[in-house]
Amino acid sequence: MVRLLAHDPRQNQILAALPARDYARLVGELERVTLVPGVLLHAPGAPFEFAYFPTTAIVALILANDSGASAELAMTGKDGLVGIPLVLGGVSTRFAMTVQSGGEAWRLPAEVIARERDRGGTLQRLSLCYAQALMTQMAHSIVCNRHHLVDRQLCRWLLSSLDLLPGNQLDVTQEVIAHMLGVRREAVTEAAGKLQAEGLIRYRRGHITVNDRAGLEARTCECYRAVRTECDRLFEAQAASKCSSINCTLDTPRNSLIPRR
Amino acid sequence: MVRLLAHDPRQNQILAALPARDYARLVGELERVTLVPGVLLHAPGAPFEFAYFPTTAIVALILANDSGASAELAMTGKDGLVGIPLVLGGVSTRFAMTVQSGGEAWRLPAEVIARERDRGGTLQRLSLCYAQALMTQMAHSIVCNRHHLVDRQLCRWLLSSLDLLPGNQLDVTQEVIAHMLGVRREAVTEAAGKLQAEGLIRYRRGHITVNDRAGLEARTCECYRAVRTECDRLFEAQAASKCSSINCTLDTPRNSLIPRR
DNA sequence: CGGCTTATGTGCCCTGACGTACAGACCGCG
DNA sequence: CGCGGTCTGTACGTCAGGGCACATAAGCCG
Repeated sequence: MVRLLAHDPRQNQILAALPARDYARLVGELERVTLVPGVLLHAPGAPFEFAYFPTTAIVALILANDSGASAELAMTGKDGLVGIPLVLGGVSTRFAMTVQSGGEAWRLPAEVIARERDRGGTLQRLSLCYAQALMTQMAHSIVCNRHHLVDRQLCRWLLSSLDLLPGNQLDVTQEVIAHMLGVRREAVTEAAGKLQAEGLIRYRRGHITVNDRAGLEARTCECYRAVRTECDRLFEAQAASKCSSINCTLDTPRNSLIPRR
Repeated sequence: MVRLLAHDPRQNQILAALPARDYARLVGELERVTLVPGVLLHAPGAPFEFAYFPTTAIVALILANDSGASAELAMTGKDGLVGIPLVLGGVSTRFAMTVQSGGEAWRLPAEVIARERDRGGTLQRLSLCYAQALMTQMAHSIVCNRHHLVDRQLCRWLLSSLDLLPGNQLDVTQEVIAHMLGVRREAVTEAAGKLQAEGLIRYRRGHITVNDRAGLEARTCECYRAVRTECDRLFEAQAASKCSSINCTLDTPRNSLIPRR
């Protein structure tokens, strides 16, 4: 019973939100994997063989174009799943998925995702909802990239990461952060230096401790809060309408009206 | 059969790709609307009452945050539909939708979209595919915003718009373009000035004529081509697998292993 | 401890874009 | 045909961030 807690698929929000019935059908097919930091989980253009449901790991979605320019699009942790193209039916994307923060995840074979999609069950519904959450993240990144200063963006990145991790620490070099934000490493050094001088964080060779989360939240650009609020809304709206909307199965009531806000 | 050409819903790619059977079911519920340039088609946060399928109009998806910073996320024309949250089940978004280029569109009530979604038919499948196309557009906007010069981005914007329009003209002021790109109006003036000096376009008070499309394509950043290619791939993959679920094609390009940093 | 690798800190110049201010040009309308 | 609002062009100074070069420091390992 102790070990159940240790590595429970239901530490992932989506798996946790599944009705017992659906979960029971899937649990036997879930496979646990350990994600090592820095590893390329999925190469751009390759078809997905698995969808990953992180519990303690964080996976970064990155787009790099032909001339080497790149940026992080979004990050997925215990709040979602990696492999949205499977859910949307596009099979693959040009996005790369790399492990930003090492940890555990559970995965399902592509065929299972396809099966559940055709079945139109709760997993599909929740996954589509997360697809919209991803779009929200990406949308704010566009605005943020365009208008906000690097140190603000760094705050946002730190907070977003922290939300997906247990403690108040993250293990990541400035080099990596720079790569994610799409800026020079020196720019991160400078920004992190300011935050450190203000006593918000402490930086030690690939190891960040957040001392003052509230302070960070005060210093971040509004994008952080905006994304957070909207994603919470999306997820709660879904959780609320548990047994309506999509159902091709026989066993659920059919009175689906669209919930107005 | 003559009138089909004048205002045919099937000028929209998604409606056109529907099997006769599905289309027949929907055609009676399609309502034609004229979209006036500059109009706010959908306010941020409001629930969608309709999904729009443009034929000659272009709709811009825009995100504006609380402090007024904003940027265009993507544009939708005859290639897609406006109202993806209906398809994903999120009901609403914080994105604003404004008419970037006036023209015609057909719309379906939200209830119909919900019905088709629950039915899990072709409309839903194509719409999800377009959702992924949108994500692709947005992803490239992130990288593009971060790394590319304004005049390149302008080329991309012009080309993308042109792809959704019949001729080689667009009616839009520099002010509007600036708003879309999230830059100063003067920056657009400068960039457009360069393009005009190079003989690629001609600008006349809210009227742009593209004289040398190939020249523009040579001058744009790679994002244009990348988005185009990927979206074509997505749509064709869908059209190909008309009546099956996912089929992971084996001929996916495998040539690129690990992206260089 | 000493030497090596990797991570972080600093400085300098350069450029693209911003903020602001204003001048000119175009077009519709009375 | 001239007026007035709108759209476009130009010209400053300012500054965040890029490119580059290199100095320091922290951990690793023998």
